[in-house]
Amino acid sequence: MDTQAKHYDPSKVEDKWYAYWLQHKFFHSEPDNRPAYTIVIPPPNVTGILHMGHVLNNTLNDVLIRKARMDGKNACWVPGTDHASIATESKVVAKLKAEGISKEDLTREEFLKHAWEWKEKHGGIILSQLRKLGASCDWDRTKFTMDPDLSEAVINTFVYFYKKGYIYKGVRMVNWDPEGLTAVSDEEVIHRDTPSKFYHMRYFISDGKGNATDKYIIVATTRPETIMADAAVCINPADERYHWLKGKKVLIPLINKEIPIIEDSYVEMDFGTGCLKVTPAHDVNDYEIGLRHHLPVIDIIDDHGRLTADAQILVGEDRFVARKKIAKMLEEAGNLEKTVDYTSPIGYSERTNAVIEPKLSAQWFLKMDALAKDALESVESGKVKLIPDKYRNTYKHWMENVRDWCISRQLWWGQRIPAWYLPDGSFVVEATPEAALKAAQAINPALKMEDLRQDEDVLDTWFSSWLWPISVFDPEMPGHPEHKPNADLASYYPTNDLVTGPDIIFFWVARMIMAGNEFMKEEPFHNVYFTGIVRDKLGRKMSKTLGNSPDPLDLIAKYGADAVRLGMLLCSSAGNDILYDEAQVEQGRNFCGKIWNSYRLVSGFKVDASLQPSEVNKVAVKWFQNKLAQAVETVEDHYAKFRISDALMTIYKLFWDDYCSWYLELVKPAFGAAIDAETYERTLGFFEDLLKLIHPVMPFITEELWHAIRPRGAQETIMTARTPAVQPYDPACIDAFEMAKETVIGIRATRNQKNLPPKEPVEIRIKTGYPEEMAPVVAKLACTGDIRFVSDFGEDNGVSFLVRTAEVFVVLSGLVDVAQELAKLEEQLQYQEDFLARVRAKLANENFVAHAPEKVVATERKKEADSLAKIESFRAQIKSLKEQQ
RNA sequence: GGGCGCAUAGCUCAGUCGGUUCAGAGCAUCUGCCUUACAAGCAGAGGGUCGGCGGUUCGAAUCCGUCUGCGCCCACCA
Repeated sequence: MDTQAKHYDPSKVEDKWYAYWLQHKFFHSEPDNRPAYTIVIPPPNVTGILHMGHVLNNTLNDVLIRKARMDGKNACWVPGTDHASIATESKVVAKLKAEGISKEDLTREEFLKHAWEWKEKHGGIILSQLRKLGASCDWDRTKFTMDPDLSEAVINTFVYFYKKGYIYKGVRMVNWDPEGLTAVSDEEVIHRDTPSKFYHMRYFISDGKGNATDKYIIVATTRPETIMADAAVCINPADERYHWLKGKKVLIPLINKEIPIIEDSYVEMDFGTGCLKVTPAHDVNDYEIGLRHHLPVIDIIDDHGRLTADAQILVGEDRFVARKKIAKMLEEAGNLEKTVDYTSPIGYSERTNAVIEPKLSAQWFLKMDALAKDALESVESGKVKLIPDKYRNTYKHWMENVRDWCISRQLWWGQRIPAWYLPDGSFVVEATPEAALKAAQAINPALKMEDLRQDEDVLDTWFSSWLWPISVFDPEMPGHPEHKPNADLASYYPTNDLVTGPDIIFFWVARMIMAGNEFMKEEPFHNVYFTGIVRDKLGRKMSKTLGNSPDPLDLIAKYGADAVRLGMLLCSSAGNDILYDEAQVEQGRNFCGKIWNSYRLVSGFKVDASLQPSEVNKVAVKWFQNKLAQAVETVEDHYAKFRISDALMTIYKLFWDDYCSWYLELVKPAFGAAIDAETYERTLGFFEDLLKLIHPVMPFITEELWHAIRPRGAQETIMTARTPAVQPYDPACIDAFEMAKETVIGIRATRNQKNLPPKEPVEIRIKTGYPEEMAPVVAKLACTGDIRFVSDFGEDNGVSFLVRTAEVFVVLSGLVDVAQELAKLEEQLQYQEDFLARVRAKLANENFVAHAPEKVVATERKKEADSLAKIESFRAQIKSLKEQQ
């Protein structure tokens, strides 16, 4: 863009450089002899669109991958999308419904055709959005969890675990989603405290012939619509209140069905009425009790959550409608004692938000014990580091209490379970129909293909995602009998870092570790960096209904991707929620403006090759070189500890404060004057180093200016320029400059207080203990006249201040308000005397001197000495001022 | 119900081994400046009983206990 423009315009820069990077395949990686640095993207839903959470996650990923690339690593960031079975399928169902097509009217093949069309149309939008953000993914490696080869990996994995004896089919209580019409795993159920009612119902005692006596017991439930499925009423055998009930039978209200009284210690005597209605078909615990007492299972709720004919009454009604109606019926029948408001935890489907119905059904499960044990060890041993490590506890707890994974889903969008049923009801598990037929014929040679019926269910999406760090490199998967070595896998596995949200620590992170251990005998990554949830500035979750979630693409259009990236990172520390505020993106934009303008200044310098560097330039260059080295060291340390926002802030301040406010102001030639060639060259070099430090965070503006500041070849990019190396530096030099800064600030503050124009030269006298080589710095930046190092300030009017222990005196031609100066000095003296008293008290404490490390004691003695010097200085000043009065 | 974590300036957060003049940063605020890179800027300034209480220690923002207020995860008391 036009280098004279006062304001940086990202829209003229960002697309241009992204196209350049793509054109030259700078993001592409092939195995070579450099050490690899690998990240696999947490695959977003294929039909998803970019939200602020993606922006945070992918910015962090991109910072890490760009940093690694500039560190000389063979950086490979594999992008891709997830088929998200239930979410995508429900979107497709909704879309078809809007077109008047019902899923039930379609065959599996017809439905999948619609689904794939939808995927082709909407899939991958999010990946193109990531390009706008600057994500340096290796797009040539883009994968989709339902790509044919990745699906094959999933099927092979199923067969592998089945043959290993880890996968079994069983009838179990599962979490049924009546809207998604599928079972979901325990992890996909969200429990929320939900207000409901506790219905206290009268169950009359039967006379033994199915007639009600006038005696009754009270049973409390939150689900009166399930009473028709009751198989018993249960009491605690130790509950003396109900001993008279033993051996009796009661009648279910409304339908007058006789059910037995049973005893089980599961029942809590002090909860509810102490009488529990046992409904084996519709409650997990009741099912267990039913098993123990051989109770019949009466299923009265269908897949859609409606009452079935077995309910006898309210047939076809939705469970919640039925609940209201039955309450009324109970009341009218005289069976309702009372209703009490009650809040209880209710399970909801993560995807559809439907209330989960515990339902007995045949599902496929993966045994987790052995896998979880190894995966726990991976984290406990530190082979996988969780950042922040507070998640270790959460992880451990889950791994130690894990239950078998329900991996079947009653959906069509996904990998179909490779189990084939024989006419006799038995089944074989094989990767292909051909293999299945062969296996079936081994049982019964007469069988033909058309005799086999494949299982209707598909696999849980996470059953494909957990292979992601392996399958993106080698879909054939180690563990497969004919597996051949694969160069990509050998080179890129294990990946290095994983950046993801803590909400999928069990869904995804833990299971990837399991798959890695199982198939690779090695964990899939070394570090897992957990981001927080992006919230609005009021701390609310971002949601469509609240309308508090900005569209990242709008933000990028308004402020530029660099600004958005910096804005996100500014407020992100690992594991903490992000309170997003557009002001942070503005700060990012402002930083772009600062960088841009500093470039305009530097590029506009007139250079005179005949000039020798001035003293001030020499000091400035020497100082900034040290300062830069120190900052590089700090930044590297922050990155190594995944303190990304700290690294960023270090760089931000290095550029804005140290380079712009101090360094450039020092070497900036006077109006119309030129800069010497040597200093100019160093200034450009520093600028380049700074651009390189900033690049991982703000890739676009840094590429633009890196090209602008020096001539570059047609193939060159800052992307592969080397990060400034860690160099030794001289802390004494930095410290001396700090004193100069304090002096300059002191003089400027004095001007402010005394209403002196900023550029009117003032004379400065400084007493001993000062780095005299800094005089030119002070002179230039504080616009002083003569600076003299003296032992006595003499008789001039003026005011003084302390820099450490060195007294700096500003000569003022006008009148000084002696009383005001005295008051100021008295106050400082008082503070210093108090301070000294505290230090001395400490030093007088024998315990302190005896116990504290020598270094700490020495520091206290230094404090004492410094304080004494200051006190002496204040006293002398006060004395001198009093003499003037 | 069980477990984990958090509480520091108006806001968002650092504070690494208990010890450096340690009480910090960024943003916001206030004051003065349209100074020839940048007003999306420059220069300067103010602002905190480190949630409360108790303990350990020569020494506590930091360790322990407890209380209060938040947050997260797990969970089958109907």
